Amino acid sequence: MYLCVLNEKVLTTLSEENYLKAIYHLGNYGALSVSTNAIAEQMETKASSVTDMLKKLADKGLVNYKKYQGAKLTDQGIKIASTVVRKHRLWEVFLVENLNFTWDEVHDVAEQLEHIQSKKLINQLDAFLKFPTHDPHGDPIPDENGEFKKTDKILLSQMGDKSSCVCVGVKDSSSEFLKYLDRNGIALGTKIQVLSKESFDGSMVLQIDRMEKTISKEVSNNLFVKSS
Amino acid sequence: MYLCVLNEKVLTTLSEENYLKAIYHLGNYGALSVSTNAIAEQMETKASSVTDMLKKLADKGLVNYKKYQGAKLTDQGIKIASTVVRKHRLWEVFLVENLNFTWDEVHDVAEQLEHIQSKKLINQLDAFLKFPTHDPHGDPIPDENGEFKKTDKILLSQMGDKSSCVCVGVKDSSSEFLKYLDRNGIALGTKIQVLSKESFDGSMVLQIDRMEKTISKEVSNNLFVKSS
DNA sequence: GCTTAAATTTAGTCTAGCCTAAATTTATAT
DNA sequence: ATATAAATTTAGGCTAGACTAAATTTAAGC
Repeated sequence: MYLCVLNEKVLTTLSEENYLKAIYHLGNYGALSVSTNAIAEQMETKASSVTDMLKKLADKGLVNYKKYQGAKLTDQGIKIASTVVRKHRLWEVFLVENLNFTWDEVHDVAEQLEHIQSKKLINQLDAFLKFPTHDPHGDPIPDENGEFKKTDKILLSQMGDKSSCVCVGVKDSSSEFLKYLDRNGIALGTKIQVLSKESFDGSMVLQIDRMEKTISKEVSNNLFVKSS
Repeated sequence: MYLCVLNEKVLTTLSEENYLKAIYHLGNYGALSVSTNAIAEQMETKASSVTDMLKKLADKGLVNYKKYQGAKLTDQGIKIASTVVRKHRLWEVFLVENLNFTWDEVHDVAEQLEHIQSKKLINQLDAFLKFPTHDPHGDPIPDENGEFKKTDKILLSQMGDKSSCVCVGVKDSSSEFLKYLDRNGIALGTKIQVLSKESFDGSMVLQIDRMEKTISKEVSNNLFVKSS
Protein backbone atom coordinates (compact mmCIF):
# COMPACT_ATOMS: atom_id res chain seq x y z
CA MET A 1 0.00 0.00 0.00
CA TYR A 2 2.01 2.89 -1.31
CA LEU A 3 0.81 6.45 -1.23
CA CYS A 4 3.56 8.56 -2.28
CA VAL A 5 5.10 10.29 -5.15
CA LEU A 6 6.31 13.54 -3.71
CA ASN A 7 9.14 13.78 -6.12
CA GLU A 8 7.47 12.67 -9.28
CA LYS A 9 6.65 15.36 -11.76
CA VAL A 10 3.00 15.72 -12.61
CA LEU A 11 2.57 16.48 -16.27
CA THR A 12 -0.06 19.10 -16.90
CA THR A 13 -1.91 20.13 -20.00
CA LEU A 14 -2.34 23.72 -21.04
CA SER A 15 -5.93 23.65 -19.90
CA GLU A 16 -5.08 22.20 -16.50
CA GLU A 17 -2.47 24.87 -15.97
CA ASN A 18 -5.00 27.56 -16.72
CA TYR A 19 -7.40 26.15 -14.16
CA LEU A 20 -4.65 25.94 -11.55
CA LYS A 21 -3.70 29.52 -12.24
CA ALA A 22 -7.30 30.66 -11.86
CA ILE A 23 -7.65 28.89 -8.53
CA TYR A 24 -4.32 30.34 -7.43
CA HIS A 25 -5.41 33.88 -8.18
CA LEU A 26 -8.93 33.58 -6.87
CA GLY A 27 -7.87 31.80 -3.70
CA ASN A 28 -5.24 34.27 -2.54
CA TYR A 29 -2.22 32.42 -3.85
CA GLY A 30 -3.64 29.03 -2.98
CA ALA A 31 -4.59 29.84 0.60
CA LEU A 32 -8.35 29.62 0.21
CA SER A 33 -10.90 27.25 -1.21
CA VAL A 34 -12.52 28.56 -4.39
CA SER A 35 -16.07 27.93 -5.57
CA THR A 36 -16.95 26.23 -8.82
CA ASN A 37 -18.84 29.25 -10.07
CA ALA A 38 -16.01 31.64 -9.32
CA ILE A 39 -13.67 29.50 -11.37
CA ALA A 40 -16.20 29.25 -14.18
CA GLU A 41 -16.52 33.00 -14.34
CA GLN A 42 -12.77 33.59 -14.30
CA MET A 43 -12.20 31.00 -17.00
CA GLU A 44 -15.17 32.13 -19.06
CA THR A 45 -16.50 28.62 -19.14
CA LYS A 46 -19.45 26.70 -17.70
CA ALA A 47 -19.72 25.40 -14.15
CA SER A 48 -20.17 21.86 -15.38
CA SER A 49 -16.89 22.02 -17.24
CA VAL A 50 -15.23 23.21 -14.07
CA THR A 51 -16.61 20.27 -12.13
CA ASP A 52 -15.14 17.89 -14.71
CA MET A 53 -11.76 19.53 -14.43
CA LEU A 54 -11.77 19.67 -10.63
CA LYS A 55 -12.25 15.91 -10.52
CA LYS A 56 -9.35 15.47 -12.85
CA LEU A 57 -7.11 17.81 -10.89
CA ALA A 58 -8.10 16.07 -7.66
CA ASP A 59 -7.16 12.69 -9.20
CA LYS A 60 -3.76 14.12 -10.03
CA GLY A 61 -3.33 15.38 -6.49
CA LEU A 62 -3.25 19.04 -7.47
CA VAL A 63 -6.36 20.19 -5.64
CA ASN A 64 -8.40 19.07 -2.66
CA TYR A 65 -11.93 18.88 -3.87
CA LYS A 66 -15.11 17.88 -2.07
CA LYS A 67 -18.42 17.98 -3.85
CA TYR A 68 -20.29 21.23 -3.37
CA GLN A 69 -17.43 22.60 -1.26
CA GLY A 70 -15.17 24.13 -3.87
CA ALA A 71 -11.50 23.34 -4.38
CA LYS A 72 -8.24 24.36 -2.76
CA LEU A 73 -4.79 23.88 -4.24
CA THR A 74 -2.51 21.27 -2.70
CA ASP A 75 1.17 22.07 -2.21
CA GLN A 76 1.86 20.47 -5.55
CA GLY A 77 -0.90 22.52 -7.13
CA ILE A 78 0.53 25.70 -5.66
CA LYS A 79 3.96 24.78 -6.99
CA ILE A 80 2.67 24.41 -10.52
CA ALA A 81 0.41 27.45 -10.41
CA SER A 82 3.12 29.69 -9.00
CA THR A 83 5.54 28.50 -11.65
CA VAL A 84 3.05 29.42 -14.36
CA VAL A 85 2.62 32.86 -12.80
CA ARG A 86 6.39 33.21 -12.46
CA LYS A 87 6.80 32.45 -16.13
CA HIS A 88 4.01 34.79 -17.14
CA ARG A 89 5.50 37.71 -15.26
CA LEU A 90 9.09 37.08 -16.30
CA TRP A 91 8.03 37.01 -19.94
CA GLU A 92 6.15 40.27 -19.43
CA VAL A 93 9.33 41.88 -18.17
CA PHE A 94 11.24 40.54 -21.17
CA LEU A 95 8.68 41.82 -23.63
CA VAL A 96 8.67 45.32 -22.16
CA GLU A 97 12.37 45.67 -21.48
CA ASN A 98 13.78 44.01 -24.56
CA LEU A 99 11.16 43.85 -27.27
CA ASN A 100 9.57 47.30 -27.05
CA PHE A 101 6.17 46.13 -25.90
CA THR A 102 4.08 48.55 -23.86
CA TRP A 103 2.50 47.41 -20.61
CA ASP A 104 -0.91 47.13 -22.20
CA GLU A 105 0.34 44.84 -24.98
CA VAL A 106 2.08 42.12 -23.02
CA HIS A 107 -0.72 40.13 -21.52
CA ASP A 108 -1.97 38.07 -24.44
CA VAL A 109 1.49 37.01 -25.50
CA ALA A 110 2.59 36.20 -21.94
CA GLU A 111 -0.56 34.12 -21.65
CA GLN A 112 0.90 31.87 -24.33
CA LEU A 113 4.53 31.97 -23.22
CA GLU A 114 3.68 31.00 -19.65
CA HIS A 115 3.04 27.42 -20.78
CA ILE A 116 6.44 26.74 -22.30
CA GLN A 117 8.01 23.87 -20.40
CA SER A 118 11.73 24.17 -19.71
CA LYS A 119 13.33 24.68 -16.36
CA LYS A 120 16.53 25.92 -17.95
CA LEU A 121 14.65 28.40 -20.09
CA ILE A 122 12.89 30.05 -17.22
CA ASN A 123 15.89 30.24 -14.93
CA GLN A 124 18.13 31.58 -17.65
CA LEU A 125 15.50 34.12 -18.57
CA ASP A 126 15.34 35.17 -14.93
CA ALA A 127 19.11 35.66 -14.90
CA PHE A 128 19.08 37.45 -18.27
CA LEU A 129 16.55 39.90 -16.84
CA LYS A 130 18.68 40.36 -13.68
CA PHE A 131 16.23 38.64 -11.36
CA PRO A 132 13.38 41.14 -11.45
CA THR A 133 11.01 41.15 -8.47
CA HIS A 134 8.00 42.73 -10.17
CA ASP A 135 6.38 42.64 -13.57
CA PRO A 136 5.51 45.72 -15.65
CA HIS A 137 2.19 46.09 -13.82
CA GLY A 138 3.82 46.02 -10.41
CA ASP A 139 2.81 42.45 -9.58
CA PRO A 140 5.39 40.38 -7.70
CA ILE A 141 7.29 37.59 -9.46
CA PRO A 142 7.42 34.33 -7.47
CA ASP A 143 10.87 32.78 -7.10
CA GLU A 144 11.68 29.15 -7.93
CA ASN A 145 9.99 28.03 -4.72
CA GLY A 146 6.87 30.08 -5.29
CA GLU A 147 7.87 32.66 -2.66
CA PHE A 148 7.62 36.40 -3.12
CA LYS A 149 7.42 39.38 -0.86
CA LYS A 150 4.00 40.92 -0.68
CA THR A 151 4.45 44.62 -1.10
CA ASP A 152 2.50 46.76 1.33
CA LYS A 153 0.64 48.46 -1.43
CA ILE A 154 -2.65 50.26 -0.95
CA LEU A 155 -5.17 51.74 -3.31
CA LEU A 156 -4.63 55.38 -4.14
CA SER A 157 -8.20 55.98 -3.00
CA GLN A 158 -7.12 55.07 0.54
CA MET A 159 -4.56 57.84 0.73
CA GLY A 160 -5.39 60.93 2.76
CA ASP A 161 -5.35 64.58 1.82
CA LYS A 162 -1.93 66.20 1.43
CA SER A 163 -0.11 62.89 1.41
CA SER A 164 2.63 61.62 -0.94
CA CYS A 165 3.00 58.25 -2.55
CA VAL A 166 4.57 56.32 -5.41
CA CYS A 167 2.72 54.27 -8.00
CA VAL A 168 3.62 50.59 -7.48
CA GLY A 169 0.98 48.69 -9.42
CA VAL A 170 -2.45 48.45 -10.97
CA LYS A 171 -5.49 46.48 -9.93
CA ASP A 172 -7.22 46.68 -13.29
CA SER A 173 -4.69 45.80 -15.93
CA SER A 174 -6.98 46.16 -18.91
CA SER A 175 -5.51 47.72 -21.98
CA GLU A 176 -7.93 50.65 -21.68
CA PHE A 177 -6.89 51.57 -18.19
CA LEU A 178 -3.20 51.19 -18.91
CA LYS A 179 -3.45 53.42 -21.93
CA TYR A 180 -5.31 56.00 -19.86
CA LEU A 181 -2.43 55.98 -17.37
CA ASP A 182 0.11 56.36 -20.18
CA ARG A 183 -1.75 59.35 -21.56
CA ASN A 184 -1.69 60.93 -18.13
CA GLY A 185 1.95 60.32 -17.41
CA ILE A 186 1.40 57.70 -14.73
CA ALA A 187 3.75 54.71 -14.72
CA LEU A 188 5.36 52.47 -12.12
CA GLY A 189 7.55 54.63 -9.91
CA THR A 190 5.70 57.86 -10.67
CA LYS A 191 5.54 60.17 -7.63
CA ILE A 192 2.08 61.36 -6.74
CA GLN A 193 0.92 63.97 -4.26
CA VAL A 194 -2.69 64.13 -3.18
CA LEU A 195 -3.70 67.75 -3.15
CA SER A 196 -7.34 67.23 -2.27
CA LYS A 197 -10.16 64.71 -2.18
CA GLU A 198 -13.72 65.46 -3.13
CA SER A 199 -16.08 63.58 -0.80
CA PHE A 200 -19.02 64.15 -3.12
CA ASP A 201 -17.86 61.89 -5.98
CA GLY A 202 -14.59 60.47 -4.67
CA SER A 203 -12.53 62.34 -7.21
CA MET A 204 -9.03 63.50 -6.31
CA VAL A 205 -6.77 66.30 -7.37
CA LEU A 206 -3.20 65.11 -7.75
CA GLN A 207 0.11 66.70 -8.47
CA ILE A 208 2.23 64.67 -10.83
CA ASP A 209 5.50 66.05 -12.17
CA ARG A 210 4.54 69.63 -11.33
CA MET A 211 1.23 69.17 -13.18
CA GLU A 212 -2.15 69.17 -11.52
CA LYS A 213 -4.53 66.41 -12.56
CA THR A 214 -8.00 65.45 -11.47
CA ILE A 215 -8.90 61.78 -11.45
CA SER A 216 -12.15 59.94 -10.81
CA LYS A 217 -12.69 57.37 -8.07
CA GLU A 218 -12.71 54.64 -10.74
CA VAL A 219 -9.10 55.53 -11.35
CA SER A 220 -8.01 55.87 -7.72
CA ASN A 221 -9.68 52.56 -6.92
CA ASN A 222 -7.54 50.76 -9.48
CA LEU A 223 -4.14 52.23 -8.82
CA PHE A 224 -1.87 50.77 -6.15
CA VAL A 225 0.56 53.09 -4.40
CA LYS A 226 3.04 52.99 -1.57
CA SER A 227 3.03 55.80 0.95
CA SER A 228 6.25 57.81 0.88
CA MET B 1 -20.67 31.57 -55.86
CA TYR B 2 -17.68 33.03 -54.12
CA LEU B 3 -14.37 31.29 -53.96
CA CYS B 4 -11.98 33.46 -52.37
CA VAL B 5 -10.42 34.70 -49.24
CA LEU B 6 -6.87 35.49 -50.10
CA ASN B 7 -6.51 38.02 -47.38
CA GLU B 8 -8.30 36.25 -44.60
CA LYS B 9 -6.13 34.74 -41.93
CA VAL B 10 -6.49 31.01 -41.50
CA LEU B 11 -6.32 30.06 -37.85
CA THR B 12 -4.28 26.96 -37.26
CA THR B 13 -4.02 24.63 -34.32
CA LEU B 14 -0.73 23.46 -32.91
CA SER B 15 -1.23 20.08 -34.52
CA GLU B 16 -2.02 21.55 -37.91
CA GLU B 17 1.10 23.68 -37.75
CA ASN B 18 3.21 20.63 -37.03
CA TYR B 19 1.80 18.83 -40.04
CA LEU B 20 2.41 21.84 -42.27
CA LYS B 21 5.97 22.06 -41.03
CA ALA B 22 6.56 18.37 -41.74
CA ILE B 23 5.24 18.70 -45.29
CA TYR B 24 7.35 21.83 -45.75
CA HIS B 25 10.53 20.05 -44.71
CA LEU B 26 9.85 16.79 -46.50
CA GLY B 27 8.74 18.51 -49.70
CA ASN B 28 11.77 20.76 -50.19
CA TYR B 29 10.24 23.92 -48.72
CA GLY B 30 6.82 23.19 -50.17
CA ALA B 31 7.98 22.53 -53.74
CA LEU B 32 7.10 18.83 -53.88
CA SER B 33 4.17 16.62 -53.10
CA VAL B 34 4.72 14.44 -50.03
CA SER B 35 3.36 10.96 -49.42
CA THR B 36 1.10 10.04 -46.54
CA ASN B 37 3.56 7.52 -45.19
CA ALA B 38 6.46 9.95 -45.28
CA ILE B 39 4.45 12.40 -43.21
CA ALA B 40 3.41 9.67 -40.81
CA GLU B 41 7.01 8.65 -40.24
CA GLN B 42 8.18 12.22 -39.71
CA MET B 43 5.35 12.94 -37.29
CA GLU B 44 5.69 9.61 -35.51
CA THR B 45 2.04 8.91 -36.03
CA LYS B 46 -0.12 6.52 -38.09
CA ALA B 47 -0.93 6.90 -41.75
CA SER B 48 -4.65 6.95 -41.03
CA SER B 49 -4.22 9.94 -38.75
CA VAL B 50 -2.33 11.70 -41.51
CA THR B 51 -5.14 11.06 -43.98
CA ASP B 52 -7.61 12.65 -41.55
CA MET B 53 -5.44 15.70 -41.17
CA LEU B 54 -4.74 16.08 -44.89
CA LYS B 55 -8.46 16.29 -45.53
CA LYS B 56 -8.76 18.96 -42.93
CA LEU B 57 -5.84 20.95 -44.26
CA ALA B 58 -7.24 20.63 -47.79
CA ASP B 59 -10.59 21.99 -46.57
CA LYS B 60 -8.76 24.97 -45.14
CA GLY B 61 -6.94 25.53 -48.40
CA LEU B 62 -3.51 24.88 -46.95
CA VAL B 63 -2.62 21.81 -49.03
CA ASN B 64 -3.61 20.33 -52.36
CA TYR B 65 -4.55 16.79 -51.67
CA LYS B 66 -5.76 14.06 -53.97
CA LYS B 67 -6.49 10.60 -52.66
CA TYR B 68 -3.54 8.24 -52.96
CA GLN B 69 -1.45 11.03 -54.49
CA GLY B 70 0.05 12.69 -51.43
CA ALA B 71 -0.20 16.37 -50.55
CA LYS B 72 1.57 19.55 -51.56
CA LEU B 73 1.43 22.86 -49.74
CA THR B 74 -0.53 25.73 -51.28
CA ASP B 75 0.92 29.24 -51.18
CA GLN B 76 -1.02 29.83 -47.98
CA GLY B 77 0.31 26.61 -46.54
CA ILE B 78 3.86 27.59 -47.41
CA LYS B 79 3.31 30.97 -45.78
CA ILE B 80 2.24 29.39 -42.51
CA ALA B 81 4.88 26.66 -42.54
CA SER B 82 7.71 29.06 -43.29
CA THR B 83 6.54 31.33 -40.51
CA VAL B 84 6.66 28.43 -38.07
CA VAL B 85 10.17 27.58 -39.24
CA ARG B 86 11.18 31.24 -39.04
CA LYS B 87 9.98 31.39 -35.45
CA HIS B 88 11.68 28.11 -34.55
CA ARG B 89 15.04 29.27 -35.86
CA LEU B 90 14.86 32.77 -34.43
CA TRP B 91 14.11 31.34 -31.01
CA GLU B 92 17.06 28.99 -31.37
CA VAL B 93 19.32 31.94 -31.99
CA PHE B 94 17.91 33.70 -28.95
CA LEU B 95 18.41 30.69 -26.72
CA VAL B 96 22.03 30.24 -27.76
CA GLU B 97 23.05 33.87 -27.88
CA ASN B 98 21.24 35.20 -24.86
CA LEU B 99 20.28 32.34 -22.57
CA ASN B 100 23.42 30.21 -22.61
CA PHE B 101 21.89 27.22 -24.34
CA THR B 102 24.21 24.98 -26.34
CA TRP B 103 23.28 24.01 -29.89
CA ASP B 104 22.24 20.54 -28.81
CA GLU B 105 19.81 21.87 -26.17
CA VAL B 106 17.72 24.27 -28.19
CA HIS B 107 15.54 22.05 -30.30
CA ASP B 108 12.91 20.87 -27.82
CA VAL B 109 12.28 24.32 -26.43
CA ALA B 110 12.16 25.93 -29.87
CA GLU B 111 9.65 23.26 -30.83
CA GLN B 112 7.32 24.78 -28.25
CA LEU B 113 8.16 28.43 -28.83
CA GLU B 114 7.56 28.20 -32.58
CA HIS B 115 3.81 28.07 -31.99
CA ILE B 116 3.48 31.35 -30.10
CA GLN B 117 1.19 33.60 -32.10
CA SER B 118 2.19 37.25 -32.23
CA LYS B 119 3.41 39.12 -35.23
CA LYS B 120 4.90 41.85 -33.10
CA LEU B 121 6.74 39.31 -30.96
CA ILE B 122 8.46 37.63 -33.83
CA ASN B 123 9.43 40.80 -35.65
CA GLN B 124 10.74 42.45 -32.51
CA LEU B 125 12.67 39.31 -31.66
CA ASP B 126 14.16 39.38 -35.15
CA ALA B 127 15.27 42.98 -34.60
CA PHE B 128 16.55 42.25 -31.08
CA LEU B 129 18.74 39.51 -32.55
CA LYS B 130 19.94 41.87 -35.31
CA PHE B 131 18.19 40.03 -38.14
CA PRO B 132 20.18 36.79 -38.15
CA THR B 133 20.22 34.81 -41.39
CA HIS B 134 21.05 31.39 -39.95
CA ASP B 135 20.22 29.43 -36.82
CA PRO B 136 22.82 27.81 -34.54
CA HIS B 137 22.90 24.70 -36.75
CA GLY B 138 23.57 26.71 -39.90
CA ASP B 139 20.04 26.42 -41.26
CA PRO B 140 18.68 29.52 -43.00
CA ILE B 141 16.01 31.67 -41.35
CA PRO B 142 13.13 32.61 -43.68
CA ASP B 143 12.20 36.30 -43.75
CA GLU B 144 8.67 37.64 -43.27
CA ASN B 145 7.77 36.55 -46.79
CA GLY B 146 9.20 33.07 -46.43
CA GLU B 147 12.23 33.87 -48.55
CA PHE B 148 15.78 32.90 -47.69
CA LYS B 149 18.97 32.44 -49.59
CA LYS B 150 19.99 28.85 -50.04
CA THR B 151 23.61 28.58 -49.11
CA ASP B 152 25.73 26.60 -51.53
CA LYS B 153 26.75 24.17 -48.86
CA ILE B 154 28.07 20.68 -49.58
CA LEU B 155 28.81 17.69 -47.41
CA LEU B 156 32.34 17.50 -46.06
CA SER B 157 32.54 14.03 -47.60
CA GLN B 158 32.32 15.65 -51.06
CA MET B 159 35.44 17.71 -50.52
CA GLY B 160 38.62 16.62 -52.29
CA ASP B 161 42.07 15.95 -50.90
CA LYS B 162 44.12 18.97 -49.84
CA SER B 163 41.14 21.30 -49.97
CA SER B 164 39.99 23.93 -47.48
CA CYS B 165 36.51 24.68 -46.26
CA VAL B 166 34.46 26.23 -43.48
CA CYS B 167 31.78 24.47 -41.43
CA VAL B 168 28.40 26.02 -42.26
CA GLY B 169 25.88 23.54 -40.96
CA VAL B 170 24.91 20.04 -39.90
CA LYS B 171 22.68 17.52 -41.59
CA ASP B 172 22.13 15.41 -38.48
CA SER B 173 21.26 17.74 -35.64
CA SER B 174 20.85 15.10 -32.98
CA SER B 175 22.16 15.94 -29.58
CA GLU B 176 24.70 13.10 -29.84
CA PHE B 177 26.26 14.35 -33.02
CA LEU B 178 26.33 17.96 -31.87
CA LYS B 179 28.05 16.98 -28.64
CA TYR B 180 30.60 14.97 -30.63
CA LEU B 181 31.35 18.07 -32.68
CA ASP B 182 31.70 20.18 -29.54
CA ARG B 183 34.17 17.71 -28.06
CA ASN B 184 36.21 17.87 -31.25
CA GLY B 185 36.28 21.62 -31.53
CA ILE B 186 34.00 21.83 -34.54
CA ALA B 187 31.43 24.63 -34.63
CA LEU B 188 29.85 26.88 -37.25
CA GLY B 189 32.63 28.89 -38.86
CA THR B 190 35.39 26.47 -37.95
CA LYS B 191 38.04 26.28 -40.68
CA ILE B 192 38.81 22.77 -41.88
CA GLN B 193 41.56 21.49 -44.16
CA VAL B 194 41.30 18.05 -45.69
CA LEU B 195 44.72 16.45 -45.42
CA SER B 196 43.79 13.07 -46.84
CA LYS B 197 40.88 10.75 -47.63
CA GLU B 198 40.96 7.02 -47.07
CA SER B 199 39.10 5.31 -49.91
CA PHE B 200 38.87 2.05 -47.95
CA ASP B 201 36.44 3.24 -45.25
CA GLY B 202 35.74 6.81 -46.28
CA SER B 203 37.50 8.26 -43.26
CA MET B 204 39.28 11.59 -43.56
CA VAL B 205 42.22 13.21 -41.85
CA LEU B 206 41.54 16.87 -41.14
CA GLN B 207 43.49 19.76 -39.80
CA ILE B 208 41.49 21.91 -37.43
CA ASP B 209 43.14 24.72 -35.51
CA ARG B 210 46.61 23.29 -36.03
CA MET B 211 45.43 19.90 -34.71
CA GLU B 212 45.14 16.76 -36.79
CA LYS B 213 41.92 14.81 -36.43
CA THR B 214 40.63 11.67 -38.09
CA ILE B 215 36.89 11.42 -38.68
CA SER B 216 34.70 8.63 -39.97
CA LYS B 217 32.50 8.83 -43.06
CA GLU B 218 29.46 8.97 -40.76
CA VAL B 219 30.77 12.30 -39.56
CA SER B 220 31.78 13.71 -42.94
CA ASN B 221 28.40 12.71 -44.35
CA ASN B 222 26.60 14.83 -41.79
CA LEU B 223 28.65 17.99 -41.79
CA PHE B 224 27.94 20.78 -44.28
CA VAL B 225 30.83 22.96 -45.40
CA LYS B 226 31.51 25.72 -47.85
CA SER B 227 34.61 25.52 -49.97
CA SER B 228 37.05 28.32 -49.20
C1' DG C 1 -1.80 -9.11 -67.79
C1' DC C 2 -2.12 -11.12 -63.39
C1' DT C 3 -0.75 -11.65 -58.67
C1' DT C 4 0.98 -10.13 -54.63
C1' DA C 5 2.86 -6.57 -51.70
C1' DA C 6 2.86 -1.97 -50.27
C1' DA C 7 0.55 2.27 -49.62
C1' DT C 8 -3.47 4.54 -48.53
C1' DT C 9 -8.14 5.25 -47.11
C1' DT C 10 -12.38 4.08 -44.57
C1' DA C 11 -14.97 2.70 -40.63
C1' DG C 12 -15.39 2.55 -36.06
C1' DT C 13 -13.27 3.69 -31.14
C1' DC C 14 -11.23 6.38 -27.69
C1' DT C 15 -9.98 10.54 -24.66
C1' DA C 16 -9.77 15.48 -23.40
C1' DG C 17 -12.30 19.27 -22.88
C1' DC C 18 -16.03 21.57 -23.77
C1' DC C 19 -21.37 22.08 -24.00
C1' DT C 20 -26.82 21.86 -22.60
C1' DA C 21 -30.44 20.25 -19.84
C1' DA C 22 -31.94 17.96 -15.92
C1' DA C 23 -31.25 16.51 -11.23
C1' DT C 24 -29.48 17.37 -6.80
C1' DT C 25 -27.63 19.85 -2.89
C1' DT C 26 -27.01 24.00 -0.21
C1' DA C 27 -28.42 28.60 1.17
C1' DT C 28 -31.96 32.03 2.16
C1' DA C 29 -36.14 34.04 3.58
C1' DT C 30 -39.99 34.04 5.84
C1' DA D 1 -39.31 24.53 9.37
C1' DT D 2 -40.31 24.81 4.81
C1' DA D 3 -40.43 26.87 0.28
C1' DT D 4 -37.80 28.86 -3.08
C1' DA D 5 -33.58 30.34 -5.20
C1' DA D 6 -28.88 29.69 -6.14
C1' DA D 7 -25.04 26.75 -6.66
C1' DT D 8 -23.34 22.53 -8.08
C1' DT D 9 -23.24 18.05 -10.09
C1' DT D 10 -24.76 14.41 -13.31
C1' DA D 11 -26.05 12.63 -17.69
C1' DG D 12 -25.56 12.70 -22.28
C1' DG D 13 -23.51 14.93 -26.58
C1' DC D 14 -20.12 17.11 -29.48
C1' DT D 15 -15.40 17.90 -31.85
C1' DA D 16 -10.37 17.40 -32.55
C1' DG D 17 -7.02 14.35 -32.99
C1' DA D 18 -5.34 10.22 -32.13
C1' DC D 19 -5.74 4.83 -32.77
C1' DT D 20 -6.81 -0.27 -34.84
C1' DA D 21 -8.55 -3.20 -38.16
C1' DA D 22 -10.49 -3.87 -42.48
C1' DA D 23 -11.11 -2.43 -47.21
C1' DT D 24 -9.36 -0.38 -51.23
C1' DT D 25 -6.06 1.42 -54.57
C1' DT D 26 -1.52 1.57 -56.61
C1' DA D 27 2.94 -0.45 -57.66
C1' DA D 28 6.06 -4.29 -58.73
C1' DG D 29 7.47 -8.74 -60.39
C1' DC D 30 7.15 -12.23 -63.44
